[in-house]
Amino acid sequence: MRDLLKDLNEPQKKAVETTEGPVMVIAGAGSGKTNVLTRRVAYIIDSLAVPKDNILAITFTNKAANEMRERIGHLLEIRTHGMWISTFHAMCAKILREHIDYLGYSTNFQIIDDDDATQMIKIIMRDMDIDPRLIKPKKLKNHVLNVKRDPGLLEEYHEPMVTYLKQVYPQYQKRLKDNNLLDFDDLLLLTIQLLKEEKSVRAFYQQQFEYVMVDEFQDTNDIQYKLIRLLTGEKNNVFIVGDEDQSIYAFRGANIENLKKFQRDFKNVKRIVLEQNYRSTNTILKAANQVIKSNKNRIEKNLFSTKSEGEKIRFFKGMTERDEADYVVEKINELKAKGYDYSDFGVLYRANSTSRIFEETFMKRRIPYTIVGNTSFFKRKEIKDMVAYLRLILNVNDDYSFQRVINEPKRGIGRKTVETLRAFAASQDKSMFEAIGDETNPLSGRAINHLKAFRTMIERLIDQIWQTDFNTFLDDLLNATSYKEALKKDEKGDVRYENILELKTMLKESEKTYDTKDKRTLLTYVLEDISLKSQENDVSDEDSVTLMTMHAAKGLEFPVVFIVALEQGLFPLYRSLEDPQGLEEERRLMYVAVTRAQDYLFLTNAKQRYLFGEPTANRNSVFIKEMDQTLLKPEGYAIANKKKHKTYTKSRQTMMNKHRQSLKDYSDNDLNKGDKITHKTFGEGVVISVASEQCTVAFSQSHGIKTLMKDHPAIKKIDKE
DNA sequence: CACCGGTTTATTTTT
DNA sequence: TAAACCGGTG
Repeated sequence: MRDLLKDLNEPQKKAVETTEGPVMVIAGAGSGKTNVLTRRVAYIIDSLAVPKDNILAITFTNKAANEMRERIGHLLEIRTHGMWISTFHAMCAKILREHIDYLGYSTNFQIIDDDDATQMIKIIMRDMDIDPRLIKPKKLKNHVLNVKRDPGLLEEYHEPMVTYLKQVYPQYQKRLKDNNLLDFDDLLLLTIQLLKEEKSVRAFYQQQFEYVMVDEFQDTNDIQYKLIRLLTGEKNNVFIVGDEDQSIYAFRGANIENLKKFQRDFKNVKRIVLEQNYRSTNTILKAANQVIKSNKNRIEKNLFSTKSEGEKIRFFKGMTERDEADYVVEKINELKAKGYDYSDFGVLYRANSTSRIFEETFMKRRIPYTIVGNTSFFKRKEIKDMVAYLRLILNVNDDYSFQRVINEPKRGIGRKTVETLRAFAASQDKSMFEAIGDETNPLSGRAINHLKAFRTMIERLIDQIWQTDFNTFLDDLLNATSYKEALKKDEKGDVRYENILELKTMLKESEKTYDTKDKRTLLTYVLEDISLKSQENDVSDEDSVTLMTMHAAKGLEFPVVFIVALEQGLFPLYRSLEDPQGLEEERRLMYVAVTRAQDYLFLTNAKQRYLFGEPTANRNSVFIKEMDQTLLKPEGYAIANKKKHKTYTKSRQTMMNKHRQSLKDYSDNDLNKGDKITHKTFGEGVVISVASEQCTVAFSQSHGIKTLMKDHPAIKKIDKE
C-alpha cells in the first residue's frame, strides 16, 4: 500500500481519511485543497479497494479535471482515462449521450455555447418583430437563461420584459429542441429531469457513484446543487470543498448559500477546516485578510502562513497605462535576472480588454507571453464555421447550423432568400435543408438554383465523410465549399487558415484518444469537446508570462503576481457598485487575485488611461485602501505628496499638458443639488440629490431617474454661464 | 445581392 | 478604439 497521507497536515489527513457520510471541507486559499482532493480519490481506490469508476469527482473547469486525472494516474500508476472526473456539464453530457432518448431528444444532440444562444435569440427577435434597440439580444438572452434556470423568476419581471420573455423563451426552447440542440443549462436541467423521471436510470447512477466529490462548491448554482442531491444515493458519501470567500460566479447563478444549505440538507455533516496556507508570504496573506474583512456576513477564518514575512507589496502608479505596462516589464526583467522564469509571472486583470496594452508592450519589449482565454480558439469565426458545416453534415435538419453556413462563404444566397426559405420550411413542418427539395416552394429561378447547388454539395460531402480520415475530409470540405478560396481574399485569411490547421490537428489527436471504431460517434465526441472545452486554456509549454482575468486565475498560483488597472470603476467596476452584493463579490475577486501570489505581489494602476477611446482619470481602487498601508511600498505616482518625482513628471510633461484639459473635465465632479449635467449615454439631466460618492439624476423622458457614481467619466457638469 | 462608407456602440466575469 | 451595424448605391 502506498502512503497517500504523506506530508499532509492533520486536518488534511482527516479530510482524506473521512470517506464515509457527508463531509464538508472549508478550505482557505492556498491550503492545499487540490492536493487533498486528489489524494482522497487515490486513497479511496487504493485503501478501500473501490473500483475507480465508482467515484464521481466534479471540478470547476475541464482543465482542473484533466490535471486531477493526471495526478491520480501518477499517484497510483493506473489508467484514469474513463474515470468520472469532469465538470458538471461534461458529466451531464456523458449521461445524456446514453439516455436522452427517454426525453424525446436524439442521442446525437449538439451543444451550443452562449454566443450561439445569443444568435438564436437575435433570430427569434427578428422573426417576432421585436426591435433590438428596445432590448439588446444579449441582455434578453441573459434573462431568458435566468428564467430557464428558475421559472419562478418570471413573476418578478415587469413590463415590457415579461412580454418579451413570454414571447421569446418558449420559441427559444422550441427551436433548440427542433434542431436537436442543447445549451449549457439544458445539459444540467435535462439530466435532472431524466434522473427524476426515470427511476431505473437514477438507481443505476446512484449505485455507480459510491463516492461523490465536488470541488469549488461555493460556485455551484441551485441546479447543480439539485443534481448532487439526486446523484447521492443512500450511501450518502458526499464530500464537498469550498471557501465562501472565493465565490466569484454569482453572475452565473452561483449561490454561496449552498454551503449552508448543504449542512442543513445532509444529516450529520462532518466539518473540516483547512487554515494553513502554504502558498503566500505573511505579508501577502495579511493584505488579503484585511481586504476580505470588509465583507459582512462571512465566517471569520484564521488563515496563517508558515512562510516568512517576505517582501513588501509594491504599489506602483504610472502616469498612463503605458507607464504601467512598462513598469511591469521592468520588474519582470529585474526578477528574471534574479532567477525567476517567465512562467513564474502572472498578470491579472478584471476585464479582458485590459490585456491589450500589456500584449503590445510585451511584444515590443520581447517578453514571451501567453494570453489565457481571451478570444478562445473555438469562438473564432472560422472554427465555428467548420463546426457548423460538420454539424450540418451530421444532421441536415440542423437549421441553426444551416443558416450559419448557407452563405458562408458568399454564394449568392442573401437574407431575403434565406428568410423565404425559412418561412416556407416552417409552414411545411420541414427543415430548411429538406425544403429546398420541395418543388412547391415559392423560390424563383436564381435563388433556387443556388440553393440546389448548395444542397448537392452538402449531399456529396455526406457521401464522402466516412470514406476517409477526418483530415482529408476537412480538405475536401474546404475545397468543395470554396471556403479555402474565400480565405485567400480575406486579409486575415492566413491566420484563419492556421487555426483551421489546428482544428485538423485536434481531430487527428482525437482519432487516437477515443477508442471507438464508429467514426460518427467519434465526430460527435469531438464536436462536444469543442463546445464544452471552449474555455480550455491551452497552457503552452514555452516559458512565458501568463496574462489572464482574475476569474481565470482561480485555483492557480504564481511566484510573482501583478494585479493591474486597480482603479475605481475598472476594479471594482462601476456597475458592480450598484448594490452591496456586487461590491462584495468584487472584493472576493480581489481576495482571490491577491492570494494567487507566492513571493511577490505588485499592485499597479495609472493616473490616466484611455477608456472608450477617451483619456480618463480614475481614483485608486478601494481595495488598495482597504489594506494596511504599512504593508505597501508605494512607487511612481503612488508616492504621496511627491509631485516632483523626476523621471516621471519630466518625461511626461508634454503628455500631461496635452491631457490637462480632459483630466480637468473628468475628475472629481463637484456636484450640488440642482446642477445640470450631461451623461454620455443618457444625455442632459438635473441632479436631484447628492450622497458621498453617488448622485441621483433626473434625465429626460426615456431614461428617467438614475443613481450614478459622482465622478463617473461619463458625467460632465454643465457650467452655468 | 454585395459592397462601401459612415455611424453607433460597447468593454464584466464563463461552464 | 475597434467592431458591429445600418443604409444607400451599383
